[in-house]
Amino acid sequence: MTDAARTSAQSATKPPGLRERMRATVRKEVVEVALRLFSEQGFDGTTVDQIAGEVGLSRASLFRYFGTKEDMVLQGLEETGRQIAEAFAARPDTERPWEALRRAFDVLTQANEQAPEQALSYLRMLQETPSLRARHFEKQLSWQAMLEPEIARRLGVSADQPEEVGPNALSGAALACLDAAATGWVACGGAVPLAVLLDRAMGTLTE
Amino acid sequence: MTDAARTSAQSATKPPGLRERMRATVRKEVVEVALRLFSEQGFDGTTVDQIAGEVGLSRASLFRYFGTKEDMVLQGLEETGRQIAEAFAARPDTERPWEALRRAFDVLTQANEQAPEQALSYLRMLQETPSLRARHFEKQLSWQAMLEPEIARRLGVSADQPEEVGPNALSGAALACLDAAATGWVACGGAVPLAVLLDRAMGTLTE
DNA sequence: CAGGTTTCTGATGCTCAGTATCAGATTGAG
DNA sequence: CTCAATCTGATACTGAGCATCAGAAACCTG
Repeated sequence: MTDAARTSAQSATKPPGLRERMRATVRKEVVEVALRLFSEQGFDGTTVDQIAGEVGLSRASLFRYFGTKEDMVLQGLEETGRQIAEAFAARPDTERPWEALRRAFDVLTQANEQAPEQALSYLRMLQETPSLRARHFEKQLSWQAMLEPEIARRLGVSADQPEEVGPNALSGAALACLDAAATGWVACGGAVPLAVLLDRAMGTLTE
Repeated sequence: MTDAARTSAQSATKPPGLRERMRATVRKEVVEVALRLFSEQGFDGTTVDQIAGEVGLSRASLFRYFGTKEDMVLQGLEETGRQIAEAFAARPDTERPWEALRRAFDVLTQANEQAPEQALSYLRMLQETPSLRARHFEKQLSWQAMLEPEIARRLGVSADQPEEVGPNALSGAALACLDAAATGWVACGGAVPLAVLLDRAMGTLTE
């Protein structure tokens, strides 16, 4: 089993950084296996040993790829956060911050509407598993940190000044709206498009 | 040690519901001990056994009072949430929801400005300890649940309808502002009053 | 391509949070 | 006083996460 996984991973690599390539491949496979097992048995009903065994890795090694069990599912959000921050910074300066944030979130709405079933079950798991929900909020904090510099710039205030709470408040509020939209989207089984719910959520704050 | 704690707790009770009175007393003492130990050694640096030993309880019994280690510090927030929801519902209907929420939060600002040092160190611990921060967000979710019915009423929409994201968005955004204010308050060491920071934070959203 | 260095791996053992079980003690009600 | 319900400590278990170690693989360099 270990050998099988090893060989299949090796066969897929050839030219540039070898070590790094392996790592990326293994990471991806771990995420796949983890997502499958979690959807089959639930997050808490799946042990790290199970994932490690199925991937063909030892438990200890697995923890060298992902610091926590939750990270196996949530680490992708780090990249998503970067994409949102990038899209946000790319919006024209003529837009008000709130509007620009709304548009930046289309990175998410478009991705989710592209594979709704998958996105729905993923979000459902995120909302129904306490430990995942908790870590998810942590990730959102890192999203805030990524958004705040640009918000501060648009607001004309200096970032990293304690009493300037504007950027923090704005990013937090926007993400709260995003969460509200996502929650509603899951609750209605995707019947109403996520983008519409997000419009309503963020619209409520500026009505 | 066990006897000492037991007797001191018993001596303070006499007439009505005895069993329940004991329970409340023990709970309070656990919170006191936990807060002290956490501030001395940090949250992660303190084991549940330590707390149990100091209070004069077995580990198993301690977990019958508090389901998790975090709850020993955070369960008080449940009561705080109720007070905020109550204050919110008591605001006149003439106020816009956002304004009423701001006023309801004065329950917190006043309590915190009354014992700033204590509040500061408590918030600091909450923000610096990952596991506590995570659970803290969970508590905020329960705050949202407490606020949403009244928000829905003021907004004239029916609660518990999936596609009505307004109340969820509004409560989440308000709490995000509260968090932003609290973060800023801690960051500047309480130099700027919490109420002022909260005004700025929530004002940014309606400017 | 042969050397040494760095990095990764599996194995092992540990800490600690949280759960389950059980027998004995305490409380409260009839 | 007695019986039922509750609370307790003791014990043992699961599972996540950390630390350590020796061996193997991949990288650099001459």
